[in-house]
Amino acid sequence: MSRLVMALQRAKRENRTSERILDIAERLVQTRGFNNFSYADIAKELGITTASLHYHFRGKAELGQALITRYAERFGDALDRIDAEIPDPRAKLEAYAGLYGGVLEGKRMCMCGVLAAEYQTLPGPMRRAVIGFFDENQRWLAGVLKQGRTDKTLAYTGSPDEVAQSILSTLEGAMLVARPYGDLARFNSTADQLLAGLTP
Amino acid sequence: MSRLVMALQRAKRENRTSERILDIAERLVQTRGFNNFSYADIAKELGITTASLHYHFRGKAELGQALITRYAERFGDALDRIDAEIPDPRAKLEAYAGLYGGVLEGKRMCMCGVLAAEYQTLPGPMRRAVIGFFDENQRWLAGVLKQGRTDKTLAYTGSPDEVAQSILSTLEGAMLVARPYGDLARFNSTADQLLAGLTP
DNA sequence: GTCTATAGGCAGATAGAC
DNA sequence: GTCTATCTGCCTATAGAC
Repeated sequence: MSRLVMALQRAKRENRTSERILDIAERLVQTRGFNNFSYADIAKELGITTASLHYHFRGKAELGQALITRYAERFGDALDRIDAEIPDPRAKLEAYAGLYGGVLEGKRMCMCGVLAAEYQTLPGPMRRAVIGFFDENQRWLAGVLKQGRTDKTLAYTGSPDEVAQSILSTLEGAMLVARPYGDLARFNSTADQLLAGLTP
Repeated sequence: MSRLVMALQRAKRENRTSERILDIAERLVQTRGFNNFSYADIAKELGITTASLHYHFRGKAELGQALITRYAERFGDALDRIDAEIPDPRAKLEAYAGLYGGVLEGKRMCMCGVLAAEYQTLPGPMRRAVIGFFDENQRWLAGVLKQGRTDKTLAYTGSPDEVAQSILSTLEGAMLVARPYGDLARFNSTADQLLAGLTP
């Protein structure tokens, strides 16, 4: 076996472990918050030691950054798929709300929503990544809203940016409040009312 | 000085310290989250030791309960004042949103909104208190919405309870998202749109 | 990549003196 | 009511062997 193949396999193996770490940490952040889980929690679930975790991520701050980066990438991919598959602006917004509803199952909520609640305790790079996630969401929503106003499939007063901020805030809040009740219907009700308010 | 007077003074002095502890802890919860501050933080700011804090509150869980109880009482008092001073349903909702906006200054957000984000890490009594706060808010909002529908000053589709849930969720989310941006205008914009959607 | 061993710090909490 | 002293446990992180 060539040196190259072995190097690739090693990279793949390492990558798989890194991804598993991120998977576990992601769930822990979304259910408990960034400051309310430890390397020990991840290590135990993964069956390795905390020392090994430091090989993959120098420290918890770096892990946190990687978490948001991957989360934002995946979310961006999901938005790209919506753009590719759904032409109608209203249906796009329904699909967008559906993304959030899906997260709420498993007692999770939006990772960046959780991080926003403990924003003041986060290291600088994580703060900027959270803001970046919100900005990207609002940019996408504003685009959909502009399209809807142009083709008259959506109606709203005020600027697309303001309404985009409002949609994001409402869905984040709906997740935040619905989760303690363990009630997905509560989230869906608020999402439905939000979309109904955009009917021409 | 009589024994009774001395006892009252002692109670008052203790009460004052307890209240100061609650004041500091309240600010810390609202800015950092319940799990992201310590007895040492409070003790340092108050100029006493952590051991003394345990005299006033047996443990952090009891402190947390007391925090929510006092917060909910004060919020209930504010709602009573709105009821007493403002007859118009729409103006009541504006005042209600104003309560939230006021909290956002000082980089705080609604205490129970923060606690909802770390809900799964809270002891049982605190969880129930958070739910109780939300329920009380929704009950009050539903009452205002019913009144508004009756006297035709507010218009909405769906049940008052559903719309009440939606209003609460939207305002909580607006605080959550606006705070990282340090932008009160962002909150006000969403609140304004929310109320505009209830115009007959 | 993963381990053992360990450092150094901070957490919540308690006993007992004053 | 507040203190000193102390405990136990958990946390992040590192050094160095395999």
